[in-house]
Amino acid sequence: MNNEPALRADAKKNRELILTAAEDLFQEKGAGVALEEVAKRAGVGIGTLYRRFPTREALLAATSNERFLSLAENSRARDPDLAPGDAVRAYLEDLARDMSTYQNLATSIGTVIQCGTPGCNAITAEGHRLLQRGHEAGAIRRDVTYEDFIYMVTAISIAIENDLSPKSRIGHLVDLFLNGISVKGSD
Amino acid sequence: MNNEPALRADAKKNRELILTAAEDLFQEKGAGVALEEVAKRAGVGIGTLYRRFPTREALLAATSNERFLSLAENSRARDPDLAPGDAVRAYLEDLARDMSTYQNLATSIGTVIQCGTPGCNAITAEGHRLLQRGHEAGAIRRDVTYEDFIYMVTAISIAIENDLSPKSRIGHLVDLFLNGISVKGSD
DNA sequence: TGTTAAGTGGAGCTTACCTCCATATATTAA
DNA sequence: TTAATATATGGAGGTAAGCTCCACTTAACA
Repeated sequence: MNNEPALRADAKKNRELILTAAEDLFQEKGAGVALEEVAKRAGVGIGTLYRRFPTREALLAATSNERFLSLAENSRARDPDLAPGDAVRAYLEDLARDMSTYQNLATSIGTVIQCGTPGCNAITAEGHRLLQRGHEAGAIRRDVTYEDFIYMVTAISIAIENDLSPKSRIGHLVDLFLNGISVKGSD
Repeated sequence: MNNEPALRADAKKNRELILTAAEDLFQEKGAGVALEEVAKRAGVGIGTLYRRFPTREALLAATSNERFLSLAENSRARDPDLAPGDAVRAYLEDLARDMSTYQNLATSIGTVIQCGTPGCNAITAEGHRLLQRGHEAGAIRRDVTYEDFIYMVTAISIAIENDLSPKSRIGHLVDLFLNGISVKGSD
C-alpha cells in the first residue's frame, strides 16, 4: 500500500514545516500563492519543496488530508440517522464548504481529489458509497454519476470564490442541484 | 452609447488582424495562449495588442462577439415555439456548448460575459428575459437567479474541459440542473 | 567512524505578463 | 501641398513565477 521508503529525520521535519507554511499561506493568500513564498516561510529551499511535493495539487491535497479524513468520517458517522438523499445533501454541503477554505481552489478540485492521499481516497470512497446507497434506495437518479457530484461542488466553490454568492448560499446551491431549478410537476 | 472616438485606419486594420490571430490561436491552443504569440501571429507589437485589448477577457469577449449575438438571436427566434422551461434548457445548452469552443475558457466566463460588448450584453439580457419568463410562468423556482445560470454553465464547461465528461453529455448536465439529481417525488 | 544513500538550497534558465516611450503615421486644417 | 498634431506603433526591459539541476551536506547504518 505504501511503497515510499521512509523519510529521513530531517526530511520528515522539513515536510512538516512546508505543510504548516503552506496551510497558513493558502489561508492568507489563496491556493495560488507563489510556491517560493511557501518555501521561504517554511525556511527551506525551493528545491526541497518540489522534491517533496512535485505539483501544487500534491501540496494542496496534503494540506487537506486531515480535513478530508474527518469529512469522510463524519459522513459515515451520521449516515444511519439520515435518509439517503439527505446524506448526499450533507456530504455535498460539507465538501463545498470545505472547498471554500482557500480562495482559488475551486477549479483544481477535480485534480486535487485524485491525488491518492488517504484523505482524498476516503472522501472519494464515501461519495461513491452514498451515491450507490442513493441509487439503491431509489432516491438518486440512476444516470447521476460521482463526477456529477464533483461538478456541483466545483460550481458552488467557483460561485463562492467569485463572490457571486455569499458562503451562506451553499445550502441554496446544493438544493438546486438536488431538486433542480424547475418547479416540481411543472413539466 | 458608443463613446469611443473612431479608430484611425491603421489601428482598425491591426485590430482586425489581432482578432483573426486570436480566434485561430484560441482554437488551436486554448484561451490561455500567450498573448505575445497572438501579437506575433497578427504581425503587430505586443504593445499594440494591449492598447486595443487591455485584458485577455476583453480579447476573448471580442472574439466571441458574433457568436454571442447569434446565440441570443436564435434564442429569441425559437422562443414562441417553446415552453418557458424548455427555452431555458435550450439557452443553457447553447451557452455551455459555445463555452467549449476554446479550451480553458470556463473559469473566465463570469468575467468575460460582463465585458460590455454587444454580444455579451445581448446574451445577458436574453438570459434575464428567459429567467423572468420562467418565473412568471411558474416554471422556474423563484429563488433561482441569473447567477445560478452562470455557475451552471461554468461547471459544465469545466467538466468538459477536464474531460471528466464528454461534450455529448452537455444535455445530461443541463438536465440535472433543470430537474435535480433526486428522483422526483422521493422526498 | 567511514561509507553512502538521501536530502538540501538556491543559482539560473524559462516563460509570460504588462508598461513605457522614442519613433512613425494618419488626419486635418491652412 | 504642407505643417501641425493627435493617434498609433513596437519592442526593450522590468517583474514575477515556475521548475530543474547539481555541488554540497548530513543522517543512517554497519
